[in-house]
Parts: sequence; C-alpha cells; structure tokens
Amino acid sequence: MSNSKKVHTKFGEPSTEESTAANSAEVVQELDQDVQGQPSSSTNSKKRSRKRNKNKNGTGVTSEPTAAAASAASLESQPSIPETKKNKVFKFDVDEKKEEVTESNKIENTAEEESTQEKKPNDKEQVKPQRKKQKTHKVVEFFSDDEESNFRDTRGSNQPQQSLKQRASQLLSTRSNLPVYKSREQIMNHLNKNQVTILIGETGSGKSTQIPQFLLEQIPRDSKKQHKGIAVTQPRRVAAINLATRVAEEHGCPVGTAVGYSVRFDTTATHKTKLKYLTDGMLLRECILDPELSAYGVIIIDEAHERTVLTDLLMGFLKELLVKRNDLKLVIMSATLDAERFSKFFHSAEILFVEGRSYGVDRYYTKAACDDIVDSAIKSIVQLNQGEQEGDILVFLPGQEEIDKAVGILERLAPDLPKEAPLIVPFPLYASLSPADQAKVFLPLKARRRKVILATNIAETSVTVPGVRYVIDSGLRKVKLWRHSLGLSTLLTAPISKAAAMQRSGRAGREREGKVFRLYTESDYLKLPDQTEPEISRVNVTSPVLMLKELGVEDILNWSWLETPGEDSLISSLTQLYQLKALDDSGKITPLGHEMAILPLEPQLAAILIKSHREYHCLSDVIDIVSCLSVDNLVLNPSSETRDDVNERRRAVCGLGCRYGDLIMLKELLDCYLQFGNKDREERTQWCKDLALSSRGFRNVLKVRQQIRQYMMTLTKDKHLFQDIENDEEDDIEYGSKPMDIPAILKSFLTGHTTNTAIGLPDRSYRTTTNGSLIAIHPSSLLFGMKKDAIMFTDYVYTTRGYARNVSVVELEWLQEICGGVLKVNAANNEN
DNA sequence: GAGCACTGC
Repeated sequence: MSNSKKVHTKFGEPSTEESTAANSAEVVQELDQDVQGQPSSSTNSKKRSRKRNKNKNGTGVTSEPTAAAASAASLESQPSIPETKKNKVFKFDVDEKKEEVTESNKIENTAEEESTQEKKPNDKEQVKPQRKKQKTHKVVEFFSDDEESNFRDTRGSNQPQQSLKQRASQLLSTRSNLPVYKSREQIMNHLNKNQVTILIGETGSGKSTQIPQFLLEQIPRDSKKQHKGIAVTQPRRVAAINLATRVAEEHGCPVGTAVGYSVRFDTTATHKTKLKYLTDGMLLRECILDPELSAYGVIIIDEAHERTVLTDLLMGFLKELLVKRNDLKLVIMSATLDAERFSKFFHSAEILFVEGRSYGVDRYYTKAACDDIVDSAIKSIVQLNQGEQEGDILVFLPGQEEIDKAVGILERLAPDLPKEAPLIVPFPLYASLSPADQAKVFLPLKARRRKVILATNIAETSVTVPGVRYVIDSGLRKVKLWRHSLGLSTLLTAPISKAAAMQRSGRAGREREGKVFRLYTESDYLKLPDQTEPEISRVNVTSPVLMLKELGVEDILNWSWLETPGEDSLISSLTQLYQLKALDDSGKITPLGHEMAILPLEPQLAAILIKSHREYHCLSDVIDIVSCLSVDNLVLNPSSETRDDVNERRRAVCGLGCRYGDLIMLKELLDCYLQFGNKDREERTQWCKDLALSSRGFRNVLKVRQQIRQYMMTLTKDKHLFQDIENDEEDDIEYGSKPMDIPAILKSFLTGHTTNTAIGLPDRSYRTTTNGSLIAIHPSSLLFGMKKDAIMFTDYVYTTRGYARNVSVVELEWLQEICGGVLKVNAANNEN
C-alpha cells in the first residue's frame, strides 16, 4: 500500500470498502464462460475466507425489524451507530468514518495474512470466536477450479442415476459451507411462518442456489400428492440456465426433471419440474396465461435490487396476487440496502440479512476532477502498471467511442513504456463487439504481460473477467432516456450512482484484495445518488402498460407500482396505445390490443405486424424485418479501418436498401444469409465477417421469426398462413426470388411510426413532423447524406445533434394517407 | 460526414 501511495500521486489516501452487490448469479456466469471452453481463472483463490464479522448468534443471519434497516441505510449520518449494527449491513459509504473503518479492516487483513497467528484482541468481542471458526473453512469456496472441471464433465452426459447422486453428495460438503447453508434453520423457519420475506444476501452467500433447494427439499420426492412448485426469477437468461444446471447437479437429478429452467427459446422444465429458474419476462408471460400462477406455491424474485422494468412489474403484480392467494409465498432477494423499499412495499415484511464472501478493496480518488476521461484513464493505467503488483486491470468507460480511443492510444504507447513494468495488452469489451472479439478478454497472456480490459457497463454485471485485481472507474455510463413529451429517446453520458460505483469496485475484490482508482474526487463521489434510478422511471412504458391492461388492470395510474413511472409517462403510453387502437375510448383493451399483448414484441412492432397482414398483405416480409429489428447487435459497427470497405460491400449486396433505406436492407441481408444454406457454413461465416454482421444475430433472427410465425398462425387460426413459404424452403427455391412489395412494407411500418417521420430540407437535413426540430440521417444508415422528400425512422439518438437511425424513404402522399393528423402539426410548426 | 449502455418476451 505504501508503494502505491508513492506511485499514485494523483490519488488521495486509500480507504477500504467491502465489495457489495455482486451476487451469486455472477459467480455462475463465470462458470458459464468455463463451460464454453474458456480458461478458468488459475488464480482463483483456494483460500477464500470471510472478512465480514458475524453477529452475536453466530449464524450470519439476522432478522431485523425494518427500522433497523432504515437506520443502517442512513449510516453515514449516524456516526454513533453501534459497531455491531454496521457489520450486519452493507457499508455503502464509509468515507466519513474512513479512518475508523480502514482500521477495522486492517485488523481483519492482518488476521487473514497471518493465519497461524492468534488475532490481537480488540473491542469487538463477538468477532473473535467466529473468525477462528471461519479459518477452518478457508479451503472451501463456491466454485473452486476443481469443482468447475468436474461440473463440466458431468454436464450434458447421460450419467446413471447413481453417479448423479454420488456427485450430489460430493457437492454437499461445498454447499454446507456456504453462509446461507449455515443459517438454513433460521431462514426456513422464517420462510415457513411468513408470506413475504425480504432477503439481503451478499456476493457468494449462496442464496440463489441454496434457498430454492431448501424449499425443494421440503417437498417429498416421491409424493403422490400434487405439490405446488417453486419459481425463481432472474433478470438474465444465462443466469437462469446456469443456476438451474448447478442446482440440478447439487440435487442429484438431470436438468429438466425436478429442477429445470425456462427462458425464451430454451425450456427444459416439464410438468414434473418442482423447482424452475426462469427469466422475469417468462414469469410475466405465464401471468398472462394463468393470472393466479396456480402452478406455484413459492415465487422467488432474485436480483431485485437491479430494478429492471420486468422485476418491478412482477413485484407489483405479485403484491396484488398475494391477497387472492393466501397459500402463495414470496421471497424477494436483493444484494443491496434498497431492500428497505421492498419491505415497505410488502407491508413492512421482515428483512433477513445473510453475509457473503468477498475481499476488501482499497479506494483511491483523484485530487481534482478530470476533464478528459480517456486521458486520465490512460495516465492511471500507465502509473498503475508501473507501481502495482501483478493482476489485471478493468477500466470502466462510458461507451464504445471512449473505449476504442483508449485502446488505440494504449496500443501505440505500450511498446515504448519502461521495460521493468509488465507489457500492457489492451482489450475492448462492449456488447456490440462480435462474440469472438469479446471472448478475447478471457485468453490467458504470457508472463510479464498485463491485461487491461476497457469495458462499458457490460462488465458491471453481465460479463465477469477473472484475474482482475485493479479497477479504474470513470464514474460515467451511458443512459437511454425516454422523453415522453417528444416521443423520442436520447442517449446521454451521465454519472453513475454510489451503488454502481460500489459494484464496479467490487469487481476488483472477487479473488483477493484489490484496489479501485476512481477518476473523480471524493467529494464528487459523495454527491452521487445512492442508488441507480430504477429503469421504469426513465424508459418508455408503453409495453408494460399494455401488459397490465392485458392482465385486467383498469386504473393504470393507481396500480400497485413499486415505483410509479410518473403520470406524464403513463398518460403518454396510454395515448400511444389508444392511437395504435390497442385501447378503446373507455381505456379498455381491444381485441387488437389483446393480440398485440400476446406477441413478444414492442407494441409498435406488434401493431405493424398485424397491420401488414390485415391491410397490406405483406406479413411474411414484415416478419422478417421485424425479427431483424428485435435482435440486438445484428448489424455491427465496423472498426474504423474496415469501415469504408464494409460499407462498400453492404451497398453492393443491398441494391434495394440503397434506394429505400435500412428496413429493406435488413430484408435483403437476411435473404442473402439464407441463400447460403447450411451447406456453405464457412462461406456464410466469412460473408458475415466481411459485412460486419453477427452470425449469432442471424441465428437469433431465425428463432424470433419462427416464434412470431407461430404466434401469427395461432392468432389468425390459419395453419396455412406460411404454407407457400415453407414449401419454398423445403424445395430449396432461392430466397428473395419473390419480389417484395416495398410500398406495402413501408406503409405497414409507417402505421406504427407516424411520429417518427421527417420532411427533407434542401441542405440534406430534415425537420421532424412532430415538432419541427432538425434531424440528420445517422452515418450508419445506407441513406446517410442523401436528400429525400420524406423519411421514417425507427430510432432517434441525440449526440452532437439529432440523428435518425434505421431510416427508410417514404412518400409525402403516404404521410398524408397514414399520418394526416401529424402533418397538420407540422404545417403549424412551419408557419411559426 | 459521424459514431449506441444493458437486459427481456
């Protein structure tokens, strides 16, 4: 630490915090990477020990009335709070008592490093016996390297029942050392006595794998009586799949039997499944089919602190369902103190705390605010590389632009740096990077090299890179903000919250003690909001509102929102649904609205799809385009060196796209992809590479397409809806041979995008028809720089100026025909 | 003539 002080002259004194908010779902995501053949972390600690003090009863669990959590939440402003209480909860911010807390952590560090030496006595008496106890469990951790390789072996192989059982009993010793396992009795007593339980569990507590199993083990295995099942929701698909796989193994059964999962396009659960991991979106789908959720006796909402729109909706829905179903139990699992809100929401349900296992992270702040974040990040990386011991560096930057810039600078800089320090090897990491490029961050490096991963928010929860010991945090992120008054969303660079800063720094403490270098001052840190604003308060809620209408909620404004999106936002969503004819004059859902709610698409796209069938008779082409639109990162951003070539090739393939715009381009690209067929896989992959398209993206497009076709056949009760297409596919007739009815396709889209239109001006800029603001065609569009009478776009982004993305050419007459009312507004604007 | 964070059905 003294060494680092010398080197990091820019930073102030270190302070220490516990890493928080990371959770067991992330742990399994590491596992996923291993399953996919990526190297596991060889440095993964064999000696993981707990740093957290236990409470007096020694179980690691405390059942507290909510007032205790409230006092814990306001920790900063109550320096007189007893030490024992502080240790029960997360320390979001210990800066005001930095010395005190650093001191206590120092003692703990010492105890760990000198494991044979008896700990010096201190004033925290209750800590002492517990620490002794934990030392005996040091070798045990959630996933050791050995565990993971064994896990790989058994997964997917058809092992006899006996060996599955053997494996399960082997795993039992690992399980039984998890903090949650030790508190089993207490937790289960509480769960059995209460309808709602809020559980805060830190990283590595094992809550996501163990608590569902405790509940499962209460159900007799071979009971003839029908027992209601357990559902565990996750915000991410990969987490649901991996947790189910792991838990099935611990339970000694193949996935898809007693334990299974259900995510879009991939379900292993059957009617026999008693414990099901599923995405929150999937459970909401089940709500539509069965509003009583009668298949379940217990619902567990995991990762509730992430506050995704879908989790929030589920909690509101379940709150109402609990009144109707006295036998239903609900467990809300969270990793942060935000649980206080959950408790209040569920009529002051009690909060249980379970400790976790993670390492301390020293914090450093800059002495002055940084004006150029990329420059500051580079300087910090170089300093750190020279002054600190081995360990990889994870740098959080807001977006692709900053990351690419920083990677470029580092690549030029690295060979000229002093040779005493390890060679810096930079890796970018963001979602629109191709999977192959993303995977590079997991490759091990030769000796005397240091990995520097420059990442967006993707590394905060979705991707866990092993080996990271240092985090550099710009304190910035990109946020999509929905402006309901404009009907447009903007993408802004904004400061993160304290909770997010904590989450980011926690990435340095997953395997051993780490350090975080924050590229902002401590006083700026203190000004950050405690929690990240929940998604629901900043996004377009048209889709959630339609779902609630479908579930029979009449008074949307006064529904049991965990957090209301706001009256303006709700009213604009209701208005939009009314305009799409999903709601009638009295605000009730229409038959069309019902069909839209069933389709797994944004209401706008659903409306377009149905219109394309009933009015414009071009359903199958529109399904193809809509499928492309609903897959992320299909058309990738080419790197700056290849950009011109890629654009050239795309234009060559998309003759019609060049004339009519990006929607038609998507159809042409898909047709091209399909023409390769499965015989020419290699060629097809090369083609995708040449055009900077994602093969994985296309595979998803085909899944979505298949799903939507299925839904449309059900909705129209017409089994032969796609018969001619399917015959073509069987006969291997060339794709794209049937000419598209382009006006019909574009008119279909116009019905859903009346407000996303603009009129061309002489200088190649455009004026929107809604409020007359200036907008330009985004450079990523095939129509970039072209002058057209009128355009329609699916997306709007404001950066240096307003940009329309995914642009298509429309005719002025169509605007009059389809969005007459909108044009009048435009005329009024132009007069002003 | 410029550049989009992350999820879900």
